[in-house]
Amino acid sequence: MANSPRVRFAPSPTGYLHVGGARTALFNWLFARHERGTFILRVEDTDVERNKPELVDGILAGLKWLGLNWDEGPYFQSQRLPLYNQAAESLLASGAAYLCYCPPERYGGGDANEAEEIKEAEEVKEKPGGIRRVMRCSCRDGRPTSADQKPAIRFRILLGATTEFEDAVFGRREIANDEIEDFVLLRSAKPGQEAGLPTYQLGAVVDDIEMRITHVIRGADHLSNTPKQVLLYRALGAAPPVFAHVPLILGADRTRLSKRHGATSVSSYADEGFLPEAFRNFLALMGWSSGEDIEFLRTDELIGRFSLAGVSRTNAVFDRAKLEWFNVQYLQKLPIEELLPHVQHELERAGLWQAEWGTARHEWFARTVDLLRPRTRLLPNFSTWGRAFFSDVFDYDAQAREKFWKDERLPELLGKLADALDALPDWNHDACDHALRDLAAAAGVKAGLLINATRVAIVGQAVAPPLFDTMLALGKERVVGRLRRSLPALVSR
RNA sequence: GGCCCCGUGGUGCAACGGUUAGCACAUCACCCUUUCAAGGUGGAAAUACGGGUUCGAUUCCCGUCGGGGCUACCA
Repeated sequence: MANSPRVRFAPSPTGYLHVGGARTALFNWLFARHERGTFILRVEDTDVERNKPELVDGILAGLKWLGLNWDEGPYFQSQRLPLYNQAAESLLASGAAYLCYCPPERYGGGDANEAEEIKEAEEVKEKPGGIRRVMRCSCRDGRPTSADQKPAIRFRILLGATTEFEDAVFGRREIANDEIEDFVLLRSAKPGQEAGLPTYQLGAVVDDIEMRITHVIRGADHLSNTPKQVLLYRALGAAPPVFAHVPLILGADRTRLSKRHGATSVSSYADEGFLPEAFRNFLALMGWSSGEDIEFLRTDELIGRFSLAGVSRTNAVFDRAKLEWFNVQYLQKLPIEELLPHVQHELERAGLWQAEWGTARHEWFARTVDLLRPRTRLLPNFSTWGRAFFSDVFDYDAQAREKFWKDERLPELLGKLADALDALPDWNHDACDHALRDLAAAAGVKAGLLINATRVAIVGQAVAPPLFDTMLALGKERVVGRLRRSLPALVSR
């Protein structure tokens, strides 16, 4: 186990779990499961101002719904502060870092745009033909201007050198140190604070070292940060892990996915009634491919095939239509017993669930779900248009009435059909079939007229499984009763 | 603006110097059919552009264009 890979997913509670984060988590999880390694969850909550602790539960719930179980954690960086302080101290001691007394406002006080303006206004370094940037703190190893001023700790970038690292997806990377700013490690302490809080760079690297992370699999938006972290690893006397940056997921307009693009949170897809495994399958294929033509891959198959070598370098556009296709496939192809718990959950949610369907009438329940599922796209379909299969309380769909209850002979015909069905000695598919067709023939109407009208009468919908299968699922009593009950409504139109 | 990354049909991927450029979603047509799906068959649809290198470029190099990322005491 000494060489067993250790990976982590490190969300920060500044928002909900979105599809991009979920995909990153999935890749880490697939990698860990494939390699029989360890998947660690770490919450990066060092930005007290933007943090929303209540979001943590939502993120964990999203991961659980997706089935991405973690082996260690969740760890919270906010509870590991001494670690980062110690690391900062040791970097200070070794000269790899220095105290910076520049007032934070000088850099814009946390706002990128404002910072940009200040950089343009206040010359610190001018690039050839470029704009002015604050690359180094002008007070390197400076002194406080007043007694109570607290310093930030910055990393000292060695100019003139080149930093390189190997990325499992993007290959060899090299960057001139002159392009890297003296980034902050520890923020300056606020009044009343003993020490400052770590920034992302410090927190991530210290924890990745301490947690013995072997592979850092994360979004490509971190590619540009990686040289800083490589430098940090070395300054802390640790060997950098393998980095694997995965391409980003974009909206249909090819810009970064945001609320503007509609549903982007994992929980919204859970709420809509997607199956977690379908979602996993879909997500796995965004930025990764097994190289084969088949796309319907159950989770154990994904685990068996996953490798970093299959990860793409191109950003991908989120395509909801394809997600739905996967969901339909899973609704259709899953062994029925695997689907049942999801349908049960949906019926419970809709207040339609009856305990006996899990016990004495389990077989009926399984058969009925099996009958309905070819026509479902999302779980709620079972309780919306499939409602009449699970409840005697349902409405006649307006469009269905409009379309199939036009003929004025219908009240009489359906009344007769009810009688004929009621008189049937045996209740089976063919008996119902014959009863209906005989009646149609005797009345001189097409069987389709009765079939369509009856469907509306017994399930309230124009869309339903084949009629005689539906009759069997409902049972004689319900079918005859519903037929007779529909007569007034039929007449009234 | 600077630095970096990416660029195969509308979308997700395959082809990692030699294929009639493959698969899937979406789309169109047809088949199946009592509704609606699912399913089946077939069609339309791509190597961003311009230069090289090579016997031969989707593939390698350069430029242009397009998109993305980073450029915070955010992560």
